[in-house]
Amino acid sequence: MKLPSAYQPEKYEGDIYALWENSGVFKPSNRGHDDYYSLTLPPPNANGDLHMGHALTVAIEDSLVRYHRLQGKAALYVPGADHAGFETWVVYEKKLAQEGKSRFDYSREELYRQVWDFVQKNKHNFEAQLRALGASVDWTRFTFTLDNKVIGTSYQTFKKMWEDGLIYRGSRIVNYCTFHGTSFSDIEVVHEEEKTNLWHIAYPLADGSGEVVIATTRPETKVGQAALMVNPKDKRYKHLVGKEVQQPLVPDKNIKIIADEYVNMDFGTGVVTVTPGHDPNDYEVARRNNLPMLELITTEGKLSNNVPQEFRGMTVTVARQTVVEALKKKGLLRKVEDYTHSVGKCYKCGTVIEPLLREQWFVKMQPLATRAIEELKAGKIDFYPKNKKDQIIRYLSELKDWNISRQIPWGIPIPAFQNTEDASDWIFDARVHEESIEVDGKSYKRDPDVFDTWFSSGQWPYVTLDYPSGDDFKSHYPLSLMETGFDILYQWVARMIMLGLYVTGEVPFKTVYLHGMIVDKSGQKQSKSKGNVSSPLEIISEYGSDALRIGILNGQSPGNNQLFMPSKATGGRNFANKLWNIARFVEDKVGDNHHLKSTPTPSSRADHWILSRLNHASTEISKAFEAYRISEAYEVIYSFVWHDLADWYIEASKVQTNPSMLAYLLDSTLKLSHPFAPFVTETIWQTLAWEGDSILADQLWPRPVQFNALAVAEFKSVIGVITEARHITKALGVGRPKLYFNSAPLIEEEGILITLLGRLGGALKAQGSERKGLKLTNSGYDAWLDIDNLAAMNYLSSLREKQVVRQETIKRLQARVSNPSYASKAPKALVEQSHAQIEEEKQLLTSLDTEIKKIVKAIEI
RNA sequence: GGGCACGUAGCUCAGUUGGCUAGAGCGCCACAUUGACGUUGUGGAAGUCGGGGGUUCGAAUCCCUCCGUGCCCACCA
Repeated sequence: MKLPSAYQPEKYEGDIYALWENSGVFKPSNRGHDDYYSLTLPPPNANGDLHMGHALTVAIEDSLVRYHRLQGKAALYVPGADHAGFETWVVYEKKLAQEGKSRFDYSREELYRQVWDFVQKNKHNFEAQLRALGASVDWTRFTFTLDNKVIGTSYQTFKKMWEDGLIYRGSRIVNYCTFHGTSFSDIEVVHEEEKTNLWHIAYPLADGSGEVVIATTRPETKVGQAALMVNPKDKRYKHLVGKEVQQPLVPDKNIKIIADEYVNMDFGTGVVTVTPGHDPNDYEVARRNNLPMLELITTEGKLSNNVPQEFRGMTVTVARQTVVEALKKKGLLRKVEDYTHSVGKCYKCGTVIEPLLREQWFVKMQPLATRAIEELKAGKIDFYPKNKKDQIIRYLSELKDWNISRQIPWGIPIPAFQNTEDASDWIFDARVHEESIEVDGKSYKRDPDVFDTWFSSGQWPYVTLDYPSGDDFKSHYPLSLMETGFDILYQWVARMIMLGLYVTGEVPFKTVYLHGMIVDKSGQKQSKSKGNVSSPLEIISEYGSDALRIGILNGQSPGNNQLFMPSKATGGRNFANKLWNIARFVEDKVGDNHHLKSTPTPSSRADHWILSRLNHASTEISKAFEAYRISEAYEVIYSFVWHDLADWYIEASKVQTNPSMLAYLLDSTLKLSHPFAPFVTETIWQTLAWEGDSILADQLWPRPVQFNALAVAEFKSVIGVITEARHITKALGVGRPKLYFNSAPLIEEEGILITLLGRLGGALKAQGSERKGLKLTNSGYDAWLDIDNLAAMNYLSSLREKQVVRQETIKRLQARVSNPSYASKAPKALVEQSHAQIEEEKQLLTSLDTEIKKIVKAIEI
């Protein structure tokens, strides 16, 4: 089969992926290895397109899974898609708005169905993109986060938690986005520094004996306070505790001054208002002191009916100005200071988060977190980079209870029903498709909320493996690896660990690998709004899928952000092309020997040498993969393919061809390269006559082969001679000098090779004893290049530079060796090595000195 | 306020428990080349390893400190 001179990825990639998928090679099967290797793709948003972050994820994960598959392990890579509750809902609600509709125009069921259809329509995009990236996932195991098995397991877990007393329903201050109309967990709130004011407001004492001044950033909430409070230790206010003050803007409603440790005496005036309905700390204070919980701000972000008539219905921003004005008018505004503090905002729309008192479902985190910390400290999970383990432990040890209720229609309905007669009576029931149910003659109404997405995706590792009785769960759990971005370490990884331990009793995965973010030239994260995104598909269509994967893996290290620009893919494209042309050369040489068995049958020195390089590459790649140093693994294969195989062995093959060796080397090289460049390697494999109908993706990693160490050493010498000859001819700018030698059988035997690769006029045995030209001073042979004295003179300076370097090296080494502390403290082997090196350097220096003298003498004549 | 990471050639990055003259790719310069590949080959130039101090026979690597960059957590009204 004749191959075109350049690899054209677009011509083959589609067919190659179809071949893999149809042949079932991505299904796990043990081939000569008892172990398994398993991981799940972090499910991308079913509704969206894949971005460079996904390409990075796939490049890392797929290279690993392909490597382990080639090891013969039962490799399982589970694909999936995320319904991405809130994320998708935001997109859909925008779409509704564009159509002039809103969520209030439809029932919850209707909305759910609409979004479902919407997602189903878009889902094919990312599936096609995942194939384009070459992800070796088993599509028959595809899991969607709204599949019945996911919902079922989520419900079981919720029920178990309910029964174990880990779930409670309570009124708590939650983070509420008034734009999106839902609450968030703490982690979904972003904090931003904002410049505002600190308003000092006077509260007149009820008995007319003076006033108390408080400082606040939120004057709009000063229209309905529960109390004022001071620190019990604060001498300034001790006499006021228990007294009452008038609320400045609320007529006839006096409030008490209480004492609570929570107050910081050094901040502001040392007096604070208590606003239990809108501040988590105040809420706790109010509970301790039996104060009323007043709702001042509604879920729409407007002042409620619990405030004086004139402020009702105002937005927070308007109310703030109005209240300040009113206070000013009343002469109660004492001072306005500039103040900068951070404000919680919705991570999606930037609306300021209102802390509101809401009834929600909470998970008690402390027992779950404690267990997770224990297992982490016991070293049950390896982290790359390893400092992320400490980070996650720190997070877990400060974790607060988790609000899992979301007030949106898109997600897994919470399987809880409330007694219509008794608001405190909640029951678990999975009949969520019913709006109300009857149990024991009592009527119950369904909770309209859905789970936080992370509640279900936190169970991903075992849900996808069909916990508890599925075969995959028995054979592939815990997962070998969880690979994802470090930005969801807390949201996702931490929750998977806690839930995995809680539900299955085991850690859900043995290793966590966290990649950084793809950033642009200025270090900015790629995002649509910044317009700095590269699309994986565009890169693939221009350079090829392998090129994208290599471009993104090269220079990748866990935990660090990385820059990507399209030009990075050129390196990968060139590598693929190099493999392609190596294959063309090999197939040309092997020619019609279709019966050829590709076994290593080394005969020449080059044959033995390349086998030693191949063994070395294979071992080093394995080591790097086992240590999750993927970029390093790529560097090893790159340098083997390019510099050992192509630059030396293939060149040497032009002098002496060994077809069975070439076939064997091509086979092995394709296997070693496959994890990085799956498409081009498989494309080539499919053209190999001697491999029949087999598929590269499920071959086995090459085994170490025998070679002759002496032959290897000799070939290294040949390389040395060739390299030195190149240096000299290059430095002198001379054409193709002849190489003469005396009693150097190696040079004699490899004369043709040396002549060709060293670009020489020939390698000839010297006649008689006369030597002329330049001696090879590096190689240690009695051999010299036939170069006339005039040209040699030009070379003198470069030789003298070498002389100086060599002298300095010797001096430095001698200084080291003669240092008594070095001799006594450094490892013996190292000291011996230094001595040996001095000897070696001295010999080479002598040879160099002689050569210089000779040239000088020749010139003088 | 607390924590983490990073700073190595013009650019992107390696550099494992301290150990030989600090590496790679890209870019740059020069040269070569008629059959695997110009997506090529050969050779070369290029680094105060962010600054300073310390430990050590020996530091890019360990410690201290300062500077710069990025991120995370918490948030006192």
